[in-house]
Amino acid sequence: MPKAKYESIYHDLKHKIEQEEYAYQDLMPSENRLTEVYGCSRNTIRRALSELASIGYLQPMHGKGVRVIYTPVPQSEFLIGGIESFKESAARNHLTTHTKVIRLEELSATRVIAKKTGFPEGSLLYELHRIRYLDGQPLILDINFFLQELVPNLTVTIAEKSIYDYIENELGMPIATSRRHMTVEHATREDETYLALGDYNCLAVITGRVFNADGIQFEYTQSRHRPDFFCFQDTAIRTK
Amino acid sequence: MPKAKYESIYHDLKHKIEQEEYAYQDLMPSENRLTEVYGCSRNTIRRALSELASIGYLQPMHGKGVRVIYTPVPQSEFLIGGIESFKESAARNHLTTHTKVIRLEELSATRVIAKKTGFPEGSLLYELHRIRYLDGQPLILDINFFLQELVPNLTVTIAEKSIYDYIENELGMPIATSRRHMTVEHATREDETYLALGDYNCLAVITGRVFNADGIQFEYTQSRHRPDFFCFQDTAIRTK
DNA sequence: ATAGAAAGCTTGTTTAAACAAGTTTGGCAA
DNA sequence: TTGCCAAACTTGTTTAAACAAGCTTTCTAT
Repeated sequence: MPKAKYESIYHDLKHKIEQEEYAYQDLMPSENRLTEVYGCSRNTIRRALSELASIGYLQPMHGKGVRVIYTPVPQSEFLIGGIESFKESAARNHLTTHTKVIRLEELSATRVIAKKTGFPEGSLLYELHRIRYLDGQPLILDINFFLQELVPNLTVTIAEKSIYDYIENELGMPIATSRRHMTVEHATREDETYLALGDYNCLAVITGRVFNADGIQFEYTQSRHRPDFFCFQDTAIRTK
Repeated sequence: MPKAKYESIYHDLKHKIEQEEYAYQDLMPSENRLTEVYGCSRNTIRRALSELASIGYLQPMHGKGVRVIYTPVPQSEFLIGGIESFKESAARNHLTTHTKVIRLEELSATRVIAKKTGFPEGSLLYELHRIRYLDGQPLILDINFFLQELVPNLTVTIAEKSIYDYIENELGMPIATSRRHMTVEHATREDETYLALGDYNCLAVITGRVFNADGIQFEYTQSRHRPDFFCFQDTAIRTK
Protein backbone atom coordinates (compact mmCIF):
# COMPACT_ATOMS: atom_id res chain seq x y z
CA MET A 1 0.00 0.00 0.00
CA PRO A 2 2.85 2.48 0.14
CA LYS A 3 2.31 4.63 -2.87
CA ALA A 4 5.48 6.66 -2.59
CA LYS A 5 8.76 5.10 -3.65
CA TYR A 6 10.62 6.19 -0.53
CA GLU A 7 7.94 4.57 1.63
CA SER A 8 8.34 1.16 0.07
CA ILE A 9 12.13 1.43 0.29
CA TYR A 10 11.74 2.46 3.92
CA HIS A 11 9.55 -0.54 4.68
CA ASP A 12 11.78 -2.90 2.77
CA LEU A 13 14.90 -1.78 4.60
CA LYS A 14 13.08 -1.72 7.93
CA HIS A 15 11.99 -5.30 7.39
CA LYS A 16 15.51 -6.39 6.46
CA ILE A 17 16.89 -4.72 9.58
CA GLU A 18 14.28 -6.37 11.80
CA GLN A 19 15.08 -9.73 10.20
CA GLU A 20 18.72 -8.95 10.96
CA GLU A 21 19.61 -9.28 7.30
CA TYR A 22 21.40 -6.07 8.14
CA ALA A 23 22.55 -6.88 11.66
CA TYR A 24 23.26 -4.78 14.73
CA GLN A 25 26.52 -2.86 14.27
CA ASP A 26 26.76 -3.67 10.56
CA LEU A 27 27.33 -0.95 8.02
CA MET A 28 24.53 -0.47 5.52
CA PRO A 29 25.41 -0.49 1.82
CA SER A 30 26.44 3.00 0.74
CA GLU A 31 23.84 5.39 -0.58
CA ASN A 32 25.22 5.05 -4.08
CA ARG A 33 25.00 1.29 -3.83
CA LEU A 34 21.38 1.45 -2.65
CA THR A 35 20.64 3.81 -5.51
CA GLU A 36 21.64 1.05 -7.91
CA VAL A 37 19.76 -1.65 -5.98
CA TYR A 38 16.47 0.22 -5.85
CA GLY A 39 16.84 2.02 -9.17
CA CYS A 40 16.10 5.47 -7.84
CA SER A 41 17.85 8.70 -7.05
CA ARG A 42 20.11 9.30 -4.09
CA ASN A 43 17.61 11.73 -2.56
CA THR A 44 14.94 9.07 -2.42
CA ILE A 45 17.33 6.66 -0.68
CA ARG A 46 18.35 9.37 1.75
CA ARG A 47 14.75 10.03 2.66
CA ALA A 48 14.16 6.38 3.52
CA LEU A 49 17.42 6.23 5.50
CA SER A 50 16.72 9.39 7.45
CA GLU A 51 13.34 8.08 8.55
CA LEU A 52 14.99 4.89 9.73
CA ALA A 53 17.48 7.00 11.66
CA SER A 54 14.64 8.95 13.24
CA ILE A 55 13.14 5.77 14.71
CA GLY A 56 16.51 4.71 16.10
CA TYR A 57 17.26 1.97 13.59
CA LEU A 58 20.29 3.60 11.93
CA GLN A 59 23.12 5.88 12.93
CA PRO A 60 24.59 7.77 9.97
CA MET A 61 28.28 8.68 10.24
CA HIS A 62 29.59 11.53 8.16
CA GLY A 63 32.24 10.23 5.78
CA LYS A 64 32.12 6.69 7.13
CA GLY A 65 28.81 5.04 6.41
CA VAL A 66 25.55 4.20 8.12
CA ARG A 67 25.53 1.82 11.06
CA VAL A 68 22.65 -0.40 12.13
CA ILE A 69 21.81 0.23 15.78
CA TYR A 70 18.49 -1.58 15.91
CA THR A 71 18.21 -4.37 18.43
CA PRO A 72 15.10 -6.51 18.72
CA VAL A 73 12.88 -5.72 21.68
CA PRO A 74 11.51 -8.46 23.88
CA GLN A 75 7.90 -8.80 22.73
CA SER A 76 6.59 -9.87 26.12
CA GLU A 77 5.34 -6.43 27.07
CA PHE A 78 2.37 -4.40 26.07
CA LEU A 79 4.16 -1.57 24.33
CA ILE A 80 2.83 1.86 23.65
CA GLY A 81 4.37 4.08 21.03
CA GLY A 82 3.19 6.16 18.15
CA ILE A 83 -0.50 6.94 17.83
CA GLU A 84 -2.14 3.63 18.09
CA SER A 85 -5.51 2.58 19.32
CA PHE A 86 -5.86 0.15 22.17
CA LYS A 87 -7.10 -2.52 19.79
CA GLU A 88 -4.19 -2.01 17.42
CA SER A 89 -1.70 -2.36 20.28
CA ALA A 90 -3.46 -5.46 21.52
CA ALA A 91 -3.57 -7.05 18.08
CA ARG A 92 0.12 -6.36 17.59
CA ASN A 93 0.78 -8.24 20.82
CA HIS A 94 -1.64 -11.08 20.00
CA LEU A 95 -3.93 -10.40 22.91
CA THR A 96 -7.70 -10.40 23.18
CA THR A 97 -9.45 -7.32 24.42
CA HIS A 98 -12.78 -5.89 25.32
CA THR A 99 -14.03 -2.55 26.48
CA LYS A 100 -16.70 -1.46 28.94
CA VAL A 101 -18.25 2.00 28.85
CA ILE A 102 -18.62 3.50 32.32
CA ARG A 103 -19.95 6.83 31.32
CA LEU A 104 -20.95 8.67 28.16
CA GLU A 105 -22.46 12.12 28.32
CA GLU A 106 -22.64 15.40 26.50
CA LEU A 107 -21.41 18.63 27.98
CA SER A 108 -20.37 22.13 27.10
CA ALA A 109 -16.78 23.14 27.89
CA THR A 110 -16.58 25.38 30.95
CA ARG A 111 -13.61 27.66 31.39
CA VAL A 112 -11.87 25.06 33.56
CA ILE A 113 -12.51 22.23 31.13
CA ALA A 114 -11.45 24.41 28.21
CA LYS A 115 -8.14 25.17 29.88
CA LYS A 116 -7.52 21.55 30.71
CA THR A 117 -8.53 20.06 27.38
CA GLY A 118 -7.45 22.77 24.97
CA PHE A 119 -10.93 23.08 23.43
CA PRO A 120 -12.51 26.52 23.09
CA GLU A 121 -14.79 27.52 25.95
CA GLY A 122 -18.40 26.66 25.14
CA SER A 123 -17.52 23.81 22.72
CA LEU A 124 -19.96 20.94 22.71
CA LEU A 125 -18.17 17.81 23.83
CA TYR A 126 -18.66 14.16 24.60
CA GLU A 127 -17.15 12.89 27.81
CA LEU A 128 -16.44 9.20 27.76
CA HIS A 129 -15.05 6.89 30.44
CA ARG A 130 -14.09 3.36 29.51
CA ILE A 131 -12.35 0.39 31.05
CA ARG A 132 -10.06 -1.58 28.78
CA TYR A 133 -9.58 -5.27 29.42
CA LEU A 134 -6.71 -7.36 28.16
CA ASP A 135 -7.27 -11.08 28.39
CA GLY A 136 -10.02 -10.36 30.89
CA GLN A 137 -7.93 -8.12 33.14
CA PRO A 138 -8.93 -4.48 33.63
CA LEU A 139 -5.77 -2.57 32.75
CA ILE A 140 -6.63 0.88 31.54
CA LEU A 141 -9.11 3.57 32.45
CA ASP A 142 -9.58 5.79 29.41
CA ILE A 143 -11.13 9.20 29.83
CA ASN A 144 -11.82 10.98 26.54
CA PHE A 145 -13.30 14.25 25.48
CA PHE A 146 -14.38 14.52 21.85
CA LEU A 147 -15.45 17.59 19.95
CA GLN A 148 -19.05 16.86 18.87
CA GLU A 149 -18.64 18.99 15.79
CA LEU A 150 -15.97 16.63 14.44
CA VAL A 151 -16.97 13.38 16.13
CA PRO A 152 -20.78 13.39 16.03
CA ASN A 153 -23.28 10.73 17.05
CA LEU A 154 -21.06 8.88 19.46
CA THR A 155 -22.81 5.88 20.97
CA VAL A 156 -21.97 3.27 23.57
CA THR A 157 -21.79 0.69 20.81
CA ILE A 158 -19.19 2.65 18.89
CA ALA A 159 -17.26 3.39 22.07
CA GLU A 160 -17.09 -0.30 22.92
CA LYS A 161 -15.77 -1.15 19.48
CA SER A 162 -13.05 1.14 18.16
CA ILE A 163 -13.55 4.87 18.10
CA TYR A 164 -10.50 5.37 15.94
CA ASP A 165 -11.96 3.00 13.41
CA TYR A 166 -15.22 4.98 13.51
CA ILE A 167 -13.39 8.28 13.12
CA GLU A 168 -11.06 7.24 10.33
CA ASN A 169 -13.22 4.85 8.33
CA GLU A 170 -16.81 5.89 8.95
CA LEU A 171 -16.36 9.61 9.39
CA GLY A 172 -13.42 9.66 6.99
CA MET A 173 -11.37 11.99 9.16
CA PRO A 174 -7.65 11.26 9.09
CA ILE A 175 -5.91 11.35 12.46
CA ALA A 176 -2.56 13.06 12.24
CA THR A 177 -0.67 14.32 15.26
CA SER A 178 -0.81 13.75 18.98
CA ARG A 179 0.99 15.71 21.67
CA ARG A 180 1.23 13.82 24.90
CA HIS A 181 2.45 14.13 28.46
CA MET A 182 3.27 11.24 30.66
CA THR A 183 3.11 11.40 34.41
CA VAL A 184 2.68 9.13 37.39
CA GLU A 185 -0.28 9.97 39.60
CA HIS A 186 -1.94 8.80 42.75
CA ALA A 187 -4.82 6.41 42.17
CA THR A 188 -8.23 8.03 42.34
CA ARG A 189 -11.37 6.48 43.75
CA GLU A 190 -12.43 5.70 40.18
CA ASP A 191 -9.12 3.96 39.44
CA GLU A 192 -9.48 1.82 42.55
CA THR A 193 -13.06 0.93 41.73
CA TYR A 194 -12.45 -0.28 38.21
CA LEU A 195 -8.85 -1.39 37.90
CA ALA A 196 -7.40 -4.27 39.86
CA LEU A 197 -4.54 -2.24 41.21
CA GLY A 198 -3.25 -4.74 43.75
CA ASP A 199 -0.84 -2.94 46.04
CA TYR A 200 0.03 -0.19 43.57
CA ASN A 201 -1.12 3.20 44.79
CA CYS A 202 -0.31 5.05 41.58
CA LEU A 203 -0.75 4.75 37.84
CA ALA A 204 0.98 5.72 34.63
CA VAL A 205 -1.04 8.50 33.06
CA ILE A 206 -0.80 9.52 29.43
CA THR A 207 -2.52 12.77 28.68
CA GLY A 208 -2.76 14.16 25.21
CA ARG A 209 -4.35 16.30 22.57
CA VAL A 210 -5.06 14.72 19.22
CA PHE A 211 -5.30 16.64 15.95
CA ASN A 212 -6.78 15.66 12.61
CA ALA A 213 -5.08 16.18 9.27
CA ASP A 214 -6.51 19.70 9.10
CA GLY A 215 -4.72 20.63 12.30
CA ILE A 216 -7.93 20.82 14.32
CA GLN A 217 -7.96 19.25 17.75
CA PHE A 218 -10.83 16.80 18.01
CA GLU A 219 -9.85 14.83 21.12
CA TYR A 220 -8.43 15.27 24.56
CA THR A 221 -7.53 11.99 26.14
CA GLN A 222 -6.29 10.63 29.40
CA SER A 223 -5.22 6.99 29.65
CA ARG A 224 -4.67 5.73 33.16
CA HIS A 225 -2.62 2.55 33.08
CA ARG A 226 -2.11 -0.10 35.69
CA PRO A 227 1.68 0.00 36.17
CA ASP A 228 2.41 -3.69 35.69
CA PHE A 229 1.34 -3.70 32.05
CA PHE A 230 2.61 -0.34 31.02
CA CYS A 231 5.63 0.31 28.84
CA PHE A 232 6.24 3.30 26.64
CA GLN A 233 8.91 3.34 23.97
CA ASP A 234 10.76 6.31 22.56
CA THR A 235 13.78 7.26 20.50
CA ALA A 236 15.49 10.59 21.01
CA ILE A 237 18.03 12.16 18.70
CA ARG A 238 20.35 14.69 20.27
CA THR A 239 20.37 17.94 18.33
CA LYS A 240 23.46 20.12 18.34
CA MET B 1 25.25 28.28 16.01
CA PRO B 2 23.44 26.61 13.18
CA LYS B 3 25.79 26.27 10.27
CA ALA B 4 23.28 24.86 7.81
CA LYS B 5 20.78 27.19 6.21
CA TYR B 6 17.79 24.98 6.98
CA GLU B 7 18.79 24.91 10.65
CA SER B 8 18.73 28.66 11.03
CA ILE B 9 15.41 28.88 9.18
CA TYR B 10 14.09 26.13 11.45
CA HIS B 11 15.17 28.00 14.57
CA ASP B 12 13.86 31.30 13.28
CA LEU B 13 10.43 29.89 12.48
CA LYS B 14 10.36 27.92 15.74
CA HIS B 15 11.06 31.09 17.67
CA LYS B 16 8.36 32.99 15.82
CA ILE B 17 5.85 30.23 16.53
CA GLU B 18 6.77 30.16 20.21
CA GLN B 19 6.40 33.94 20.37
CA GLU B 20 3.02 33.44 18.71
CA GLU B 21 4.01 35.65 15.83
CA TYR B 22 2.52 32.75 13.94
CA ALA B 23 -0.31 31.86 16.30
CA TYR B 24 -2.15 28.64 17.09
CA GLN B 25 -4.45 27.70 14.19
CA ASP B 26 -2.92 30.27 11.83
CA LEU B 27 -1.77 29.26 8.38
CA MET B 28 1.92 29.69 7.75
CA PRO B 29 3.01 31.66 4.68
CA SER B 30 3.15 29.35 1.67
CA GLU B 31 6.37 27.59 0.82
CA ASN B 32 6.84 29.83 -2.21
CA ARG B 33 6.40 32.89 -0.05
CA LEU B 34 8.95 31.62 2.45
CA THR B 35 11.49 30.96 -0.29
CA GLU B 36 11.27 34.66 -1.15
CA VAL B 37 11.53 35.72 2.48
CA TYR B 38 14.55 33.58 3.26
CA GLY B 39 16.14 33.72 -0.17
CA CYS B 40 16.61 30.00 -0.57
CA SER B 41 15.16 27.09 -2.50
CA ARG B 42 11.84 25.45 -1.78
CA ASN B 43 13.57 22.26 -0.67
CA THR B 44 15.42 24.08 2.06
CA ILE B 45 12.19 25.61 3.33
CA ARG B 46 10.49 22.24 3.21
CA ARG B 47 13.22 20.69 5.31
CA ALA B 48 12.77 23.31 8.03
CA LEU B 49 8.98 22.94 7.91
CA SER B 50 9.06 19.18 8.07
CA GLU B 51 11.23 19.25 11.18
CA LEU B 52 8.78 21.63 12.80
CA ALA B 53 5.98 19.23 11.89
CA SER B 54 7.92 16.37 13.47
CA ILE B 55 8.02 18.14 16.83
CA GLY B 56 4.31 18.84 16.69
CA TYR B 57 4.51 22.56 15.87
CA LEU B 58 2.96 22.39 12.40
CA GLN B 59 0.36 20.36 10.57
CA PRO B 60 0.83 20.42 6.80
CA MET B 61 -2.34 20.03 4.72
CA HIS B 62 -2.02 18.80 1.18
CA GLY B 63 -3.31 21.47 -1.18
CA LYS B 64 -4.36 23.84 1.58
CA GLY B 65 -1.41 25.15 3.52
CA VAL B 66 0.43 24.54 6.77
CA ARG B 67 -1.35 25.12 10.05
CA VAL B 68 0.29 26.09 13.34
CA ILE B 69 -0.72 23.60 16.05
CA TYR B 70 1.82 24.62 18.69
CA THR B 71 0.41 25.71 22.02
CA PRO B 72 2.63 26.98 24.81
CA VAL B 73 3.18 24.49 27.64
CA PRO B 74 2.82 25.53 31.26
CA GLN B 75 6.44 25.86 32.41
CA SER B 76 5.71 24.89 36.00
CA GLU B 77 6.77 21.30 35.56
CA PHE B 78 10.11 19.63 35.33
CA LEU B 79 9.86 18.33 31.81
CA ILE B 80 11.84 15.56 30.27
CA GLY B 81 12.14 15.17 26.55
CA GLY B 82 14.88 14.68 24.03
CA ILE B 83 18.32 13.69 25.23
CA GLU B 84 19.07 16.18 27.87
CA SER B 85 21.23 15.99 30.93
CA PHE B 86 19.75 16.57 34.35
CA LYS B 87 21.61 19.86 34.61
CA GLU B 88 20.33 21.05 31.24
CA SER B 89 16.74 20.26 32.23
CA ALA B 90 17.19 22.03 35.53
CA ALA B 91 18.74 25.11 33.94
CA ARG B 92 15.89 25.30 31.44
CA ASN B 93 13.49 25.36 34.37
CA HIS B 94 15.56 27.85 36.39
CA LEU B 95 16.19 25.47 39.25
CA THR B 96 19.29 24.78 41.29
CA THR B 97 20.64 21.29 41.46
CA HIS B 98 23.25 19.15 43.04
CA THR B 99 24.25 15.54 42.78
CA LYS B 100 25.50 13.00 45.31
CA VAL B 101 27.38 9.89 44.29
CA ILE B 102 26.19 6.81 46.19
CA ARG B 103 28.33 4.28 44.48
CA LEU B 104 31.03 4.18 41.80
CA GLU B 105 32.71 0.92 40.95
CA GLU B 106 34.28 -1.01 38.12
CA LEU B 107 32.98 -4.32 36.96
CA SER B 108 33.01 -6.74 34.08
CA ALA B 109 29.72 -7.51 32.37
CA THR B 110 28.37 -10.91 33.36
CA ARG B 111 25.95 -12.67 31.08
CA VAL B 112 23.01 -11.29 33.06
CA ILE B 113 24.33 -7.73 33.04
CA ALA B 114 25.16 -8.00 29.35
CA LYS B 115 21.61 -9.05 28.54
CA LYS B 116 20.13 -6.26 30.61
CA THR B 117 22.42 -3.46 29.48
CA GLY B 118 23.08 -4.42 25.87
CA PHE B 119 26.86 -4.38 26.33
CA PRO B 120 28.88 -7.39 25.15
CA GLU B 121 29.59 -9.99 27.83
CA GLY B 122 32.95 -9.35 29.44
CA SER B 123 32.97 -5.60 28.73
CA LEU B 124 34.65 -3.47 31.35
CA LEU B 125 32.11 -1.09 32.81
CA TYR B 126 31.61 1.56 35.42
CA GLU B 127 28.54 1.25 37.59
CA LEU B 128 27.40 4.53 39.03
CA HIS B 129 24.57 5.35 41.42
CA ARG B 130 23.67 8.97 42.03
CA ILE B 131 21.00 10.98 43.76
CA ARG B 132 19.85 14.12 41.99
CA TYR B 133 18.60 17.02 44.07
CA LEU B 134 16.45 19.84 42.81
CA ASP B 135 16.27 22.82 45.12
CA GLY B 136 17.50 20.57 47.89
CA GLN B 137 14.94 17.83 47.33
CA PRO B 138 16.08 14.32 46.34
CA LEU B 139 14.06 13.59 43.21
CA ILE B 140 15.91 11.12 41.05
CA LEU B 141 17.99 8.02 41.57
CA ASP B 142 20.22 7.58 38.53
CA ILE B 143 21.83 4.24 37.88
CA ASN B 144 24.31 4.28 35.01
CA PHE B 145 26.58 1.79 33.34
CA PHE B 146 29.34 3.25 31.17
CA LEU B 147 31.63 1.41 28.81
CA GLN B 148 35.14 2.07 30.19
CA GLU B 149 36.64 1.86 26.73
CA LEU B 150 34.66 4.91 25.63
CA VAL B 151 34.22 6.71 28.94
CA PRO B 152 37.53 6.21 30.74
CA ASN B 153 38.79 7.63 34.02
CA LEU B 154 35.43 8.30 35.56
CA THR B 155 35.75 9.88 39.00
CA VAL B 156 33.36 10.91 41.74
CA THR B 157 34.19 14.54 40.97
CA ILE B 158 33.17 14.19 37.34
CA ALA B 159 30.07 12.23 38.28
CA GLU B 160 28.95 14.98 40.64
CA LYS B 161 29.38 17.61 37.97
CA SER B 162 28.05 16.70 34.53
CA ILE B 163 29.06 13.47 32.88
CA TYR B 164 27.57 14.55 29.57
CA ASP B 165 29.74 17.65 29.68
CA TYR B 166 32.76 15.45 30.37
CA ILE B 167 31.88 13.08 27.55
CA GLU B 168 31.10 15.67 24.93
CA ASN B 169 33.56 18.43 25.76
CA GLU B 170 36.51 16.74 27.46
CA LEU B 171 36.46 13.39 25.70
CA GLY B 172 35.12 14.94 22.49
CA MET B 173 32.65 12.16 21.88
CA PRO B 174 29.37 13.32 20.34
CA ILE B 175 26.23 11.81 21.85
CA ALA B 176 23.73 10.92 19.17
CA THR B 177 20.81 8.60 19.78
CA SER B 178 19.01 7.23 22.80
CA ARG B 179 16.43 4.46 22.82
CA ARG B 180 14.33 4.50 25.96
CA HIS B 181 11.56 2.67 27.73
CA MET B 182 9.34 4.19 30.32
CA THR B 183 7.69 2.09 32.98
CA VAL B 184 6.26 2.46 36.47
CA GLU B 185 7.85 0.21 39.07
CA HIS B 186 7.54 -0.60 42.71
CA ALA B 187 9.94 1.31 44.92
CA THR B 188 13.02 -0.64 45.93
CA ARG B 189 14.80 -0.49 49.26
CA GLU B 190 17.35 1.83 47.63
CA ASP B 191 14.63 4.16 46.34
CA GLU B 192 13.08 4.39 49.79
CA THR B 193 16.42 5.04 51.41
CA TYR B 194 17.47 7.93 49.25
CA LEU B 195 14.37 9.54 47.79
CA ALA B 196 11.73 11.22 49.93
CA LEU B 197 8.90 9.21 48.45
CA GLY B 198 6.20 10.25 50.89
CA ASP B 199 3.28 7.90 50.40
CA TYR B 200 4.13 6.93 46.83
CA ASN B 201 5.00 3.27 46.56
CA CYS B 202 6.16 3.42 42.97
CA LEU B 203 8.35 5.47 40.66
CA ALA B 204 8.57 6.50 37.06
CA VAL B 205 11.50 4.64 35.54
CA ILE B 206 13.20 5.61 32.32
CA THR B 207 15.54 2.96 31.03
CA GLY B 208 17.66 3.48 28.00
CA ARG B 209 20.63 2.76 25.83
CA VAL B 210 22.68 5.68 24.58
CA PHE B 211 24.77 5.64 21.41
CA ASN B 212 27.55 7.93 20.25
CA ALA B 213 27.80 9.38 16.77
CA ASP B 214 29.65 6.25 15.61
CA GLY B 215 26.66 4.12 16.54
CA ILE B 216 28.45 2.50 19.48
CA GLN B 217 26.54 2.11 22.72
CA PHE B 218 28.50 3.70 25.55
CA GLU B 219 25.85 3.95 28.24
CA TYR B 220 23.00 2.06 29.79
CA THR B 221 20.99 4.20 32.09
CA GLN B 222 18.09 3.92 34.48
CA SER B 223 16.54 7.04 35.94
CA ARG B 224 14.15 6.43 38.81
CA HIS B 225 11.95 9.49 39.32
CA ARG B 226 9.83 10.50 42.24
CA PRO B 227 6.37 10.74 40.68
CA ASP B 228 5.45 14.23 41.81
CA PHE B 229 8.16 15.92 39.77
CA PHE B 230 8.06 13.74 36.74
CA CYS B 231 6.66 14.69 33.36
CA PHE B 232 7.64 13.29 30.01
CA GLN B 233 6.70 14.99 26.76
CA ASP B 234 6.24 13.43 23.36
CA THR B 235 4.82 14.09 19.92
CA ALA B 236 3.57 11.25 17.77
CA ILE B 237 2.75 11.43 14.09
CA ARG B 238 0.35 8.82 12.80
CA THR B 239 1.72 6.98 9.78
CA LYS B 240 -0.66 5.61 7.21
C1' DA C 1 -28.91 30.92 -11.43
C1' DT C 2 -26.31 26.93 -11.43
C1' DA C 3 -23.30 23.22 -12.65
C1' DG C 4 -19.07 22.27 -14.25
C1' DA C 5 -14.78 23.05 -16.28
C1' DA C 6 -10.56 25.54 -16.09
C1' DA C 7 -7.05 28.19 -14.00
C1' DG C 8 -4.23 29.00 -10.30
C1' DC C 9 -3.21 28.27 -5.96
C1' DT C 10 -1.40 24.86 -2.35
C1' DT C 11 1.69 20.77 -0.64
C1' DG C 12 3.97 16.05 -2.03
C1' DT C 13 7.39 13.21 -4.72
C1' DT C 14 11.26 12.45 -7.58
C1' DT C 15 15.25 13.35 -10.29
C1' DA C 16 19.79 15.42 -11.37
C1' DA C 17 23.56 17.93 -10.37
C1' DA C 18 27.04 20.29 -7.91
C1' DC C 19 29.67 21.10 -4.07
C1' DA C 20 31.04 20.68 1.00
C1' DA C 21 33.14 18.05 4.39
C1' DG C 22 34.72 13.93 6.85
C1' DT C 23 37.32 9.18 6.35
C1' DT C 24 40.04 5.68 4.26
C1' DT C 25 43.29 4.06 0.98
C1' DG C 26 47.19 3.93 -1.72
C1' DG C 27 51.17 5.62 -3.54
C1' DC C 28 55.08 8.55 -3.54
C1' DA C 29 59.04 10.71 -1.60
C1' DA C 30 62.35 11.30 1.96
C1' DT D 1 60.24 2.06 6.85
C1' DT D 2 57.93 6.18 7.71
C1' DG D 3 55.33 10.26 6.84
C1' DC D 4 52.56 12.82 4.00
C1' DC D 5 49.64 13.99 0.34
C1' DA D 6 46.42 13.07 -3.11
C1' DA D 7 42.76 10.30 -4.80
C1' DA D 8 38.70 7.95 -3.97
C1' DC D 9 35.50 6.90 -1.20
C1' DT D 10 31.70 8.20 2.37
C1' DT D 11 27.58 11.29 4.09
C1' DG D 12 25.64 16.35 4.30
C1' DT D 13 23.62 20.62 2.10
C1' DT D 14 21.59 23.22 -1.48
C1' DT D 15 19.66 24.38 -5.82
C1' DA D 16 16.62 23.78 -9.86
C1' DA D 17 13.23 21.70 -12.27
C1' DA D 18 9.35 18.94 -13.40
C1' DC D 19 5.30 16.76 -12.39
C1' DA D 20 1.57 14.76 -9.22
C1' DA D 21 -2.23 15.62 -6.43
C1' DG D 22 -5.47 18.19 -3.45
C1' DC D 23 -8.12 22.62 -2.84
C1' DT D 24 -10.23 27.20 -4.04
C1' DT D 25 -11.59 30.60 -7.06
C1' DT D 26 -13.11 32.20 -11.30
C1' DC D 27 -15.22 32.03 -15.40
C1' DT D 28 -18.05 29.99 -18.78
C1' DA D 29 -21.68 27.52 -20.92
C1' DT D 30 -26.12 25.83 -20.27
